[in-house]
Amino acid sequence: MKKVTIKDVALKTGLSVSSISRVFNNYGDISAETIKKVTLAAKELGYTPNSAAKQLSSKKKKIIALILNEINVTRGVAMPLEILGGVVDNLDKTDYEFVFYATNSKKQNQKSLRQFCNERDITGLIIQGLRISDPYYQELETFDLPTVAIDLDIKNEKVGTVSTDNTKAAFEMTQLLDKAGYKNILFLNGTKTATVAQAREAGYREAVDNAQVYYANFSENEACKWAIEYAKMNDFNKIDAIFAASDLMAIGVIKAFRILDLEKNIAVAGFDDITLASYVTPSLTTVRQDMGKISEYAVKDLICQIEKDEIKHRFVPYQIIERESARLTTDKVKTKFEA
Amino acid sequence: MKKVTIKDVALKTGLSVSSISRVFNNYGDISAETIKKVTLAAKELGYTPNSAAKQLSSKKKKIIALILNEINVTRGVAMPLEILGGVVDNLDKTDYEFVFYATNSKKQNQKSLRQFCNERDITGLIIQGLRISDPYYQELETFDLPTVAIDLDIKNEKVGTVSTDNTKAAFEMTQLLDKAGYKNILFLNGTKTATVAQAREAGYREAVDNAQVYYANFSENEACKWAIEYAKMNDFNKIDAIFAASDLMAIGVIKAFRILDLEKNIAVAGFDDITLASYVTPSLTTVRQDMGKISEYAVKDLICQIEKDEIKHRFVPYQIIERESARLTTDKVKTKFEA
DNA sequence: CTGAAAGCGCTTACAG
DNA sequence: CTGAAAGCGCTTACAG
Repeated sequence: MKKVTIKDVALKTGLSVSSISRVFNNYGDISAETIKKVTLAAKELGYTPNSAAKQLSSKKKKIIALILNEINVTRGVAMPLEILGGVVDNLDKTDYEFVFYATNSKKQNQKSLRQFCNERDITGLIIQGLRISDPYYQELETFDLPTVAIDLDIKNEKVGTVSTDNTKAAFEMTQLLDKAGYKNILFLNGTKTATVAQAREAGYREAVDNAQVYYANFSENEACKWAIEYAKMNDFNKIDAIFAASDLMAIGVIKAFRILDLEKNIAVAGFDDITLASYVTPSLTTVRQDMGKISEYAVKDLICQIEKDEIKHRFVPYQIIERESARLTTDKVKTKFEA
Repeated sequence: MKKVTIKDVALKTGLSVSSISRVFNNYGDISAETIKKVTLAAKELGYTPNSAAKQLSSKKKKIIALILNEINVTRGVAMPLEILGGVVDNLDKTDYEFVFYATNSKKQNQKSLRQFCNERDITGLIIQGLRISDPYYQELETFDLPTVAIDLDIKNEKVGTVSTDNTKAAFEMTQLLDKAGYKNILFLNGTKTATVAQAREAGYREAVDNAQVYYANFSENEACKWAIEYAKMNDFNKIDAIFAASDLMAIGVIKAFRILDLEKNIAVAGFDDITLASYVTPSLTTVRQDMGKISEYAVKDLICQIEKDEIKHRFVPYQIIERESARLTTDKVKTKFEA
């Protein structure tokens, strides 16, 4: 099958290339008859405008890139997929083209954000999964293309942000645990270089007097090991609850507690509400992030930024979900809390 | 920041545009000195070749598209993400460009595969998630661009395929259940329109004398409902084991069994080994698909098809994993469902 | 080893 | 309402 171009349609209809282009771009100033003729001919020939040519010749490009960092690190965490699906769905409703780009620290060192955008004629971008230590994170601080960063706290007025209010959510969860009677709450954080980790820790610290914070790299395995090590050096009986900065780490802690036979004594809460959270035993009390809304606003805010130059910093509602691993009310009556 | 083009590099170096192009494409026939000059100037200017222009002007294009169908239907199933990550990683090692495209039945009706490939100058494509009822499935039967289909059985000599040997795996699992003493095995399938469902059912049927097959649309919920309904009309005591065509359905059945208080009586096996499989209680006996290898071969075979015109139909090794939900040997003393 | 020029498939002022 | 022509940023024969 040979490639069919705008010329073929022009030839077939006896019109000029310009006219064909005009009907395909809905330029208004065309007779109904030519529209019909062109549409028909294009259909018969199976013509589709070539996007590379379009990009190259057009002044006003409309291409939005979604950049996801470290997409395949953790089995069981489908968050990148939810964002991908959400962004695609929301972009489908607009006339922007979609470009996906998966990166990692190695690729970041080889090609800068600016280079990528230049190479692909990117109009604006949505970016997620960056850690503070990533080259792209630094680059974003002086970046000047419309950008919305998910779960990131960029000190650049030109970069919009969308995320859960991690600090508030963590604060609230800590308070609820406290109110439920868990007085001595330990916080198991991920890494110091993740924006969300810092925000969650801040919320926890606000809510307690004597903060106890440890790190387990957002890893189930490391969380499990941490708990076992901790048990050797300290008395877990002094701890009433462990609030982990991610569900995966919460699951790791529960696994350790099963080994240590501490399961019934200490409450555990997580963060994210990944799919696993509701399937494990005990099911996880956690903070649910609304990835659907996050993707939706990422797209909306980015387009708003591109078209109206308005930059937004948005928090998307979260939900605190009480399950078996930690009680959130004194009176054992299960209630859902919304924010 | 203004866009820097090949012209700027030419100007800065005093060379012609052609020469710049040559060093960027490693054309050999260039003096070491110009290479150095160009490389330096490009770096200083922050030049990156524009890929749209490159595509448009170049004869030999190298763009591989990954098309994923219905990416965001089932929460908890990260398979599309694993494929995406795998394909990206493997493509990164080559000099092919990567294009991602998420589709669904609605979009398939709006834009044909051929149109998409024409629009984007696609050299070859990897496609996954299609059901037999999908427009693209039909289109693939007469498609003539290099293509590798994952988990699909296309009756087109020009389309390569990569998948688990679903029939053999299902056959083997059924046999292992039988050998372990589960004589009366029921098969709970997904949909009749999924290639993998047909293959798995075939394997099951080969292994049993009196096939009993039901469908639950690959849905956890429907599987749960099915089991409850089945219990009303039939005697579950006659069934020794249920082999579900997906882990999610297996989990649904187990949920129903918990409600029906049948948990200890009937073994359950799944297929896929999704993350949940090892976390639920009882953990799931299942067939593990090697998505890493599947993605790897999809890329390899596609490139082989593009460059050497060799079409492959490949089965990737699977692994049968025994966990708590079903015993797979008679001798091993292991009670069902022990923690 | 290097340059001038045509061309890839479109869009978009500019005329008419 | 329509066409001729320049141009987007590259690549690639063709000369030299």
